[in-house]
Amino acid sequence: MRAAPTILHLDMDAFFAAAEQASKPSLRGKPVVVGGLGPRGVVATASYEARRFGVHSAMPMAQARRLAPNAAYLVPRFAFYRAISGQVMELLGRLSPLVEPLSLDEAFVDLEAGGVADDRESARVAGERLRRDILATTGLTGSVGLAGSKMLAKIASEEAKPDGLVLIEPGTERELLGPRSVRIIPGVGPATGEHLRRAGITTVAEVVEAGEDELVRLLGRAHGGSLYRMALGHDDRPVVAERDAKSVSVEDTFDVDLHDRLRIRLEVERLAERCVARLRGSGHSGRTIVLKVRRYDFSTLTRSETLRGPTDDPVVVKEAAARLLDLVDTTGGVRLLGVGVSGLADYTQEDLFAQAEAEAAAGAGAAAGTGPVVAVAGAREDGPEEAAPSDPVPAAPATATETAERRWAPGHDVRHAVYGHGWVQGSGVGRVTVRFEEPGSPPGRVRTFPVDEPDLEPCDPLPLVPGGATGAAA
DNA sequence: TCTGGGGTCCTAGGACCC
DNA sequence: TCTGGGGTCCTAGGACCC
Repeated sequence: MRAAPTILHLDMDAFFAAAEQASKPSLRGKPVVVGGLGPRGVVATASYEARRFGVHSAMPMAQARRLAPNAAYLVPRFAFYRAISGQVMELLGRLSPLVEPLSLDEAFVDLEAGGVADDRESARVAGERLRRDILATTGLTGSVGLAGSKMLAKIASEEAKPDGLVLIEPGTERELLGPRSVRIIPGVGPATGEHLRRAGITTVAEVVEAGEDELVRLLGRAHGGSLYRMALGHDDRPVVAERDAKSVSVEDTFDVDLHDRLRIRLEVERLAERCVARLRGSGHSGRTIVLKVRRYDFSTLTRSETLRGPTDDPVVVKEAAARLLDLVDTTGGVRLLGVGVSGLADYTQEDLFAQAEAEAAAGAGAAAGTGPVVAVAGAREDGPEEAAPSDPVPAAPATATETAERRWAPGHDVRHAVYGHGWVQGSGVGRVTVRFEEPGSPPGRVRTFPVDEPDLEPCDPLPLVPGGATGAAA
């Protein structure tokens, strides 16, 4: 807990939804919901207009549609959000070398370490200037919290939402937190909150009254101790710029439960391949393979196996995942499968890639690694990971029309030779509907085309601000 | 038409070792 | 020949966060 409020927490407002509204003039001021559009989708972000209908993050999409039937429903475009996030993080980097991103839309910044603030006034000036710069650069608003610790800065930015700045003066935290619900303390979720409530503790002040021994008794050594310290406003965690990844995983929820054991095995293999592609992409190998299975009744189990040494060989990971699957009873059906790798070691992949290429070219077919233990298995499946479909492919083969329709994902940008830039509002029964507008234009008109319209093609998002560089995508 | 996907951290028991 | 005790690794599960 430092004496000046020089820890900054930035949280972009309704980030995914706001980015879509900035990109699509006709959606501004309207309820927008971004999330999975399949039968089992959930809400990733709801615009503030949609929140007024009661829609919020993690809500099943079906429920959101009942609450806000007239909202615009869009799939997330992560490449687009990543590009905007990069611009924001770049602005944060100008304030300090100590920037700790928590997600695409959130980060801590140590202003003191950056030399841009050492007291209340200079911190406020830096925070307000940051908000202006973010708006000018990205066209989006973010909320800023300033305090003497990470926890309080995060609570402050939450208070500041939307489009605001809140500074918590060091020394005032006890009176500020005391009357509030324990749930405002990061790390206290539904389960802990309920646990504490049953023990008669609902406010932060009551946490303090209960005392450390009682909290440790209720919640365990680590959790109880840290909650007690947080409630007192004690939080000395530093802002840490680079944190090493500890695991890599991929998972898919299927539109309908899987029953066929062969199909389940096939999906596990595909997940293993995708997982390894990501693992290699991040320059890692790993020792522990984890299989995750969510059954028809939502019960979830994991099975893991630790190898003698790290691997990034898709064959090795696939075989381990298959062995783990053999340990799991899947009768009744499976709604989700996942494959992960933990126990990461960073080794440089160039050598391995080069070696694998050479072996493939020579037809040797054995993909031995340079790691401590990498099994020498059968030929590596060739070809890089195909651009992983976001939804599991249905069992039935797609018709030509379905394939054409898949090109036109709702919300994605397109360009028409005659009508210019627009975005897909919907597609089906052989047609695609496009609204022609772009970030700087007034709300645009809608036109409908056959899905095989020759003058229409997918394209990258345009910058949200004139002269901006948001366009990078895919 | 109930409940995504990608992570982190903690706990607890058993194995194993000294 | 009366059950020590601590440390580390592995596995499984759970809470939490965005």
